[in-house]
Amino acid sequence: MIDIQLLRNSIDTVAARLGTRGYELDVSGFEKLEKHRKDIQTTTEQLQSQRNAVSKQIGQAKARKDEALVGALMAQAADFGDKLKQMEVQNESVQARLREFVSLIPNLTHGSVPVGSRPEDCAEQRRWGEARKFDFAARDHVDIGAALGGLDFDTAAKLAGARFAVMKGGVARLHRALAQFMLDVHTTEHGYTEAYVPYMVSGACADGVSSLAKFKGDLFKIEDRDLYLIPTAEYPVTNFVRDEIVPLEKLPLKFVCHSPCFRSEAGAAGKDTRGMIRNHQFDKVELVQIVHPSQSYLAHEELTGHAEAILKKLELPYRVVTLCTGDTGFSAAKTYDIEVWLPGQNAFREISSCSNFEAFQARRMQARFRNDKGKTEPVHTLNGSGLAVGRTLIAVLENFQNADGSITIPAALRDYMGGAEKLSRP
RNA sequence: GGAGAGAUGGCAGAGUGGUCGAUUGCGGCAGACUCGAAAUCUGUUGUACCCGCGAGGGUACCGGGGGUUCGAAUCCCUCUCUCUCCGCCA
Repeated sequence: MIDIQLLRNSIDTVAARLGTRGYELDVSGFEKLEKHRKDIQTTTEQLQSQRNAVSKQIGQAKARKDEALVGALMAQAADFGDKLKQMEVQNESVQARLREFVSLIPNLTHGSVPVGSRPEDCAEQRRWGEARKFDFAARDHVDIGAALGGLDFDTAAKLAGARFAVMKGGVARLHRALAQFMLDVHTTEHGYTEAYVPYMVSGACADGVSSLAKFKGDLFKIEDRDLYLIPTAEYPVTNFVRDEIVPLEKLPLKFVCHSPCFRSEAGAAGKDTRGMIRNHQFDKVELVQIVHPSQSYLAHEELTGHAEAILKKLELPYRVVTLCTGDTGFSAAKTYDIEVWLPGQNAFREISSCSNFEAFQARRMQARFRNDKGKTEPVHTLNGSGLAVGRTLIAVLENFQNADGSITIPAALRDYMGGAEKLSRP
């Protein structure tokens, strides 16, 4: 949620900044709603105040056994009961409308975010590694996986339909090895605390990190329950601090969490249908940081570096891109996408997305800390994939493929693969 | 799945219709005493929102939601969660 005070005090600036990400703020709509709210809220609270005063007097009169006064006061009180009820209902309704209005507004992007909405408006920050030159025709992960007998989309389709994968044998183990490896690096080298979490969260939690109203179509919902399958561990982990006042000395909080992620991929029909680039279910190792506002942009660079460290250790070429204003997600103030080189697609593909949400999620979640003046203030939240396990598996298969159909196991993973240097068809 | 008990401020724990945002203790903060500290004493100490340039004023919140009432932490309905016992079970 953006700061409603900002909306009240400098709505034109806010509207202009939102405009850069392609969101048209209904300025006059807000101003009308806000005026309405102000009128109704103040009169409602005045009435409540009067009601409370009279009730108090009745109590006092009763204590003195002054029945005549009690009677007179009761008559007086009965008078505005209906009116008050009516005002309270109106107040509730206008407050709800205002809340909804504000909760549908995306975050303001940071000043360093390039303005634009086309892919070429995004700013490449850096590249690492050299795309390998193949002396044979590089295959994509679907063909490699099939040749290894370890990736089976037909069986997955039989079980659950399109956009699922079944992994077997060495490929399944490699997938597990990747997740273990990532967790170990982040906990032992980057200072994250490992977390295990529910794979379903309440609607309130979902709305704490994003807008449930806007994005519920992207989620799988449990029938007849206020529960959603998590599309990323960000949902449960960031909500660790919902409704909390975190002591200053506990900041920053750094969690790493390996979880499956479930996405309906509504609106992605026909996109990335081959293989496991875009599935309904995939594993991800997620990094989450809860930090002091003054530290969040430092933390953003750091966290992105933590995700990059995994790619470096795996010797996978990648580039880092700052998303432009139009591509930055609803809740984010700034996002770096890390794109890994996929020889099978001859392209860079997103393998991690690292965002600073500033206080946007914290306001929605009521996650605060106490500042040095003793006042509560929203924390800043960040997260990033470190990394998407399924896509990392794809990257390893494609970048480390050999002419004979086998895979060379990256040195960093060999301990997790029983010391094996190669993966070949059994 | 069956039976029962409970949910109050950072924590413990009172309060069962009226001056209760809430007794008290612990903890926290400030001060006194002290060379300093401990002990002791005094004061203070919830969150969110609104109005106001400010001083200040107001509203809501006792697990969530609804109801009764002039007035609800207290009564009624409902949901959720926690605990205990029995059964079953990865």
